[in-house]
Amino acid sequence: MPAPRFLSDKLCSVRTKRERRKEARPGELLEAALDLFVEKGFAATRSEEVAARAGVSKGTLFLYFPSKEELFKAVVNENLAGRFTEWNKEFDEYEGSTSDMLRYCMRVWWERVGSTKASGLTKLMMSEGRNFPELAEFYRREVVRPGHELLRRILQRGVDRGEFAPIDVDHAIYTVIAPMIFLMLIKHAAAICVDGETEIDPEKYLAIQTETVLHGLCVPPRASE
Amino acid sequence: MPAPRFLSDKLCSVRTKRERRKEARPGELLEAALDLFVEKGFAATRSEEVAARAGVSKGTLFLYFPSKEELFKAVVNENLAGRFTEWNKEFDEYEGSTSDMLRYCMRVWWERVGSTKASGLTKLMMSEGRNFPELAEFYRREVVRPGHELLRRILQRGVDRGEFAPIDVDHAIYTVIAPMIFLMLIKHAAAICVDGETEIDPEKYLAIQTETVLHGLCVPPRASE
Amino acid sequence: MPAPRFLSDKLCSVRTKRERRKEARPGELLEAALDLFVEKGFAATRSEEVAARAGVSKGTLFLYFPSKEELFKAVVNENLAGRFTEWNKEFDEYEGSTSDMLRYCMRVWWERVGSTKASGLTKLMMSEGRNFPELAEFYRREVVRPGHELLRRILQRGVDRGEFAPIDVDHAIYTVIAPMIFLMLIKHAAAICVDGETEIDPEKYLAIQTETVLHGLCVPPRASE
Amino acid sequence: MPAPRFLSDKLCSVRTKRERRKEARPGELLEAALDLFVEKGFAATRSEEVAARAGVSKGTLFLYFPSKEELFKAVVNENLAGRFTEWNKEFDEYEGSTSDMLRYCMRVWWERVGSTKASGLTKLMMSEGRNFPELAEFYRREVVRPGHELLRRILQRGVDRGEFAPIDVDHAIYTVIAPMIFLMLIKHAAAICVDGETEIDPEKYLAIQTETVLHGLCVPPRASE
DNA sequence: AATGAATGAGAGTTCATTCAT
DNA sequence: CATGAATGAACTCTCATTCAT
Repeated sequence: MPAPRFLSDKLCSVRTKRERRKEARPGELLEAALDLFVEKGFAATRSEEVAARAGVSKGTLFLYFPSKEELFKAVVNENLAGRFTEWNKEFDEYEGSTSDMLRYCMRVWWERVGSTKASGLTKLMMSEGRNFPELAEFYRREVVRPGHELLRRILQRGVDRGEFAPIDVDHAIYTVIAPMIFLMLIKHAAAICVDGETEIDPEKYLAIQTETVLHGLCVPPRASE
Repeated sequence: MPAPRFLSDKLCSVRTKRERRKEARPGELLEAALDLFVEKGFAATRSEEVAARAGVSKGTLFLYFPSKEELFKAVVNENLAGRFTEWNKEFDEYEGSTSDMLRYCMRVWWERVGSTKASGLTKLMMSEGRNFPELAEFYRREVVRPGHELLRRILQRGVDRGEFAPIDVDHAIYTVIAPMIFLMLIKHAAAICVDGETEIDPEKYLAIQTETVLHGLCVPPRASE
Repeated sequence: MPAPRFLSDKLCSVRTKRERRKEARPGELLEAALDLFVEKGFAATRSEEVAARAGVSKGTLFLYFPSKEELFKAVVNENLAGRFTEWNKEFDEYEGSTSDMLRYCMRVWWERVGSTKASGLTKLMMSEGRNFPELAEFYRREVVRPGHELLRRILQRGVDRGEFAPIDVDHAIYTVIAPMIFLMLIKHAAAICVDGETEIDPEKYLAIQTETVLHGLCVPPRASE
Repeated sequence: MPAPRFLSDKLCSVRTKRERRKEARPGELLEAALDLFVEKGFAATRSEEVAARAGVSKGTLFLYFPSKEELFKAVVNENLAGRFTEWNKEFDEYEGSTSDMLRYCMRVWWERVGSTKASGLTKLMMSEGRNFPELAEFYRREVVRPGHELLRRILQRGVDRGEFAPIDVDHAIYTVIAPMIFLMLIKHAAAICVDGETEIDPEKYLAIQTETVLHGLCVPPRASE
C-alpha cells in the first residue's frame, strides 16, 4: 500500500463512500422532508416518500429520526429555530439608526426566510397547527417566541433612543410581522392563483409596507403633529 | 305532478319536527361541514364527524353527497361560488364613483366573507390545494376567477371613466386582493399567535389598506382633493 | 302486511340477520381472541387473525375494541375478572365446614377455570406480563387480587371458626394456589411434552394436593401433636 | 497444523484485553442472550440488545450465530442440553439406594438448574414453544427427552432392584418432574404476584414433594423403616 | 329515505438480517 | 474479524365508502 501523499489524506479524505453517505444522510433527509412538508403539508407527507426522495428506504428514515413528528421538529430547528442565536447576535452589534435596522431586518428576513422554502413551514403551522398540538407548541416556543423577542428588542431600542414614539411595543410587533406573514402565505398558495403566478413583487411590496410601518412608528422629526 | 294536499307544503308550518329536519338535512350537513373543514382542514375532517354534528348518520351524508370532495364543493358553492351572480348584479347597478365602489366592495367583502367562517375556506384551499388538485381546480374556476372578474370590472370602470390612471388592471387586482387574503389567513392562524390573540383590528387595517391602494390607483386630481 | 300472530314476533323475533350478527359480534370476537391469545400469546397474536377467526375483517375488530390491549382486557373480564362477584356470592352462602369449602373451591375452580381455555390467560400473563406492564397491572388488579381475597376469606373463616390452626393466612394463600398454577401451566406447555400428552390426571393431582394442604391447615382433631 | 509460537496460547495469560475479549465473544454473547431471553422472552428480545449487552455490534452477533433461533439453540446447549452427558455419567456411577439417588437428583437439579437462570429457558419454551416449532422440537429432542431418559433410568433402577413398586415408569416420570416444573414457573411469574414476592421456599417445597413422591414409589418395607 | 356494520387500502413504526467497508 | 448503515416485510390502527336492512 503506497503511503498517502499528504497527511490530510489520512485525517480527512480517507473516508469510504459509505461514511460520507452516513454523514450526509441527516442533511439529505432534512432537505427531502422540508421539500415535502412544504409541498404537501405535514399530515399528507408520507414518511416513505421522504425516505424515497432522500434516496433511502423507509427504515433508514427512522434510523435517524425516531418519528415523523421529531423529523418535523428537526426540520424546523435546521431552518428556523436554530438560527436565532446568530440573528440575535447580528442585531446586538448593529450600530445604525433603528429605522435602518428595521429596514435591514425586513430585507434580510426576506432573503433568508421569506423567499426560501423555510417560509413554507410557517404556512404549514398555520394550516395544520390545530391538528398537531405538540408541534404547534414546539413551533410557538422555538420560532414564534424568539421571533417576537427579536422584534420586540428592535422596537424597544427605537423607543428607548427616542427614534420611535412611545408606542405599545407588543402591539407594534404585529404591525411589523403582518406583511411578512402575508408574503409567506401568498407564496405557497397554489390554489389561489388563476394563472399560476402571483403578480406581487415581494421585495417591492415589503419595501412599501416597511415604510408604511415606519411612518407610523417614527417620532415626527421636527414640528408637532 | 299532483297538487299538494295542503295549500303549500313549503309554507305550511304545521309540520312534525321530523319532516322539517328531513328537508333541512342538506343544509345542516353543509353547515356542519363548513364548521369542521374550517376548523380542522379538509383531509383531517372525518366524514363521520360531519354527519354526527349534523345529527345524522354516516350513511346519510353519502346519500346527499356522493363523496367528501363533492361535499366540499357544495360547501364552497353555498358559501362563496353561488353568490357571485348576486354580487355581480349589485355592482352592475352601482352608480357612485369608482373609488367609493371599491371602498364599498372591500367593506361588504369583509362583512359577508372575511369576517365569516367562509373565509376559512380560502385558507383551507391555500393550505391543502396542492393535495387535492380537483378541488383546487374547482375553487379556482368557481371562486378565484369570478372574484378576479368582479374586481377587474370595477378597476376597468375606473380606468374607462378616467377616475383611475391607465394602469395594468390585471396586476392591480392583486394589490386589492392582498389585504383581504392577509386578513383571512391571520384570522385562522392559531399556531402563530403566542398569546392567542392577534392584535390587528381588521376593519381599521382594511380601511387603511383601501386608502393606500386607492392612492396608488387614482388619477391625481386637477383641483384640490 | 299480515298482522303478526304473536306479540313476541314484534318485540323479539323481528330481527334481521344483520342485527343478530351485530349482537353476536363482540362475543365471537372475544372467543376468537381467547383462542388465539391462549394459543400463541398476546404479542404473537395478530389483530387481523383474531378478526379472521371471528369471520370479519381487520377493521371490524377495531369497531368493537379500540385496541389490541383493550381487546385483551375484555377477554380477561369476560372469562375471569367478571365472574368474581358471582363466585364471592356463592362462597358467602356456603354453609358446610371450611375444609369442605376449600375442597369445593378447588374442584369448581378446576371445572370453571383450570380445565377451560381461560387458564391459558394466566399462563399468558406469567409469560408476557413483563413486556406489557399495563396489562400486567390490569390482571393483578382484576384477577389476582380478587382471587387472593376470595381465598383469604375462606382461610380466615377456617381460622375464625377454629377449624384451621391460627396460621398466617396471607402466606397460606400461596400454598393453596400453587397446585392450581401448576396445573394451568402444564396444561399449556406443548414444548415440554415429548409425546404430546401430559400424563398427569388433573383431578387426581388436585385432590391429592388439596388433602395435603388441608392436612397442613387443620387443627389436629383431638390430642395435641 | 503449525505449532503455536508460544508455549500455549491457551494458557498464556500475557495477553491484551482485546485478544481475550475476542475469544470470549461467543461466551459473552451466550450469557447476554440467556439473560435477555429469560427476562423478556424469545420473540421480545431484540438481537441488537443481546449484542449491546455483550459489548459487541449487531453484525458480530450474526457472525457467530447465523440467526436468532440458532443463538437460542446455542444458549440451550450451553446451559441445559450439553450437560446431560456429564449428569448421565454421574448417575451411572452412583452407588447408594435409589431413594437417595432420587433425593440427590432433585437436590442437584435445583442447585444446577432450578435456582439458576437456566430454569427460565424452560418457562420460555412453555410460553413460546408453539410460536417457534423448530425451537420446540429442538428443545424436546435435546432437553426434554434426555431429561426423561435420565429419570426413567433412575426409576427403572429402583424397580429392577426391588426398591420401588413395579409401577409404570413412564407415568411416574411426570410425578417426579411436576414439582420441578412448578418451581421453575413460579420463579419467573412476576405478573401473578400481588406483593412482588412469592412466599414459597423452594428448597423446603422440593424436599416435601420429594418425600411425597418417594412415599408413593417405594415398596412398603417389610421391617421397620 | 335512513342507518350503521362492514370493508380494506394505506399510514407510521419496528426489527431480524445483510453486506460494503 | 468487526462494524453499523441499510433494508423491507410485518404489525397495529384509521377512515372513506359501500350496502344489506
